[in-house]
Amino acid sequence: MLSKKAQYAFKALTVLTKHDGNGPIPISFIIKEHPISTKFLETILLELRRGGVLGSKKGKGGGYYLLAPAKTISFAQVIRILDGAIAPLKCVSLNFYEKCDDCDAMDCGLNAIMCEVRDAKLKVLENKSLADLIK
Amino acid sequence: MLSKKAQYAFKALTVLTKHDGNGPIPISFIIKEHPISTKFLETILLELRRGGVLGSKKGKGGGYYLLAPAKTISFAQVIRILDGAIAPLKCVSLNFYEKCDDCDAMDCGLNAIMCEVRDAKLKVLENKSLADLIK
DNA sequence: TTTAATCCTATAAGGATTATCGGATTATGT
DNA sequence: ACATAATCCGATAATCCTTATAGGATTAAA
Repeated sequence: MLSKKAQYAFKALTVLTKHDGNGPIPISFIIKEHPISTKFLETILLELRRGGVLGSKKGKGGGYYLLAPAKTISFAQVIRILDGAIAPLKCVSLNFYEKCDDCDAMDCGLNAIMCEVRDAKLKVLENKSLADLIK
Repeated sequence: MLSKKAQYAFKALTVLTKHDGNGPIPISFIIKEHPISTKFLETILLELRRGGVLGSKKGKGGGYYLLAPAKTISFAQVIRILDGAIAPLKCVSLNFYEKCDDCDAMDCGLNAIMCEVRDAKLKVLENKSLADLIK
């Protein structure tokens, strides 16, 4: 399940995508369209900035904007920033790999199947972009 | 991500599948192969029984056993019992549907894409069974 | 009657998620 | 210079979920 953070992120990104090219958009504007806690959204947008998806401009007239064309920002990228691994197990994660305690102790039948799940998810999430949000 | 409960469940189910047909298998036997907290595994197996996947026999010589052929018990079924929805959002869940606060307020671009993710996951999870665990 | 097992409910413990707070910093316009 | 409007940042509270444990009650076989 997507976390609230990821869900709010997609709402905010929908707004930013809609107004892409119109310069920085402040949080106050996003909140008008989607009534979310301002402070919470602030931390989310900060994560997206640190994750390389958003740029920001401080001070009066400032706000957030997409750092790249909407078409090139995938759902996978956004979800990884806010929720971490897309794979259903750390031991089959491409970006957040961690060995599990007993993966080598037994040859784990789960592993192979969860790889398939991971790939099925990625096939969708890597090929959908923010541009698909406003169709 | 699969919960620990689901992961433990699959380990236990691997054992039960391996010994399918040999009568009830007690928790103590499963623990020998996978060192998990006995009491925790107990609650997990109980959920699987209530979920219709396992049968049980009480008393001495008792234990748990698959209620149906391993081939017919899907991963999707097991995951739903222990972790709930497979869909990434409640509003696109087939078995755990819940309307989200603003789904109708705005026409949510997320919805359609998450349906695709759901279907991609289900295509794998509905078609893999416990029998695939011991290959 | 002993023993070995499941069954059941409650609840503790821990961790993650969600949300808030109070400022610090930066830039704009007057 | 100053007021204003915005992001930036770290800490922490509040809430909820997951994980795990406890203590018995029940059942059945030997």
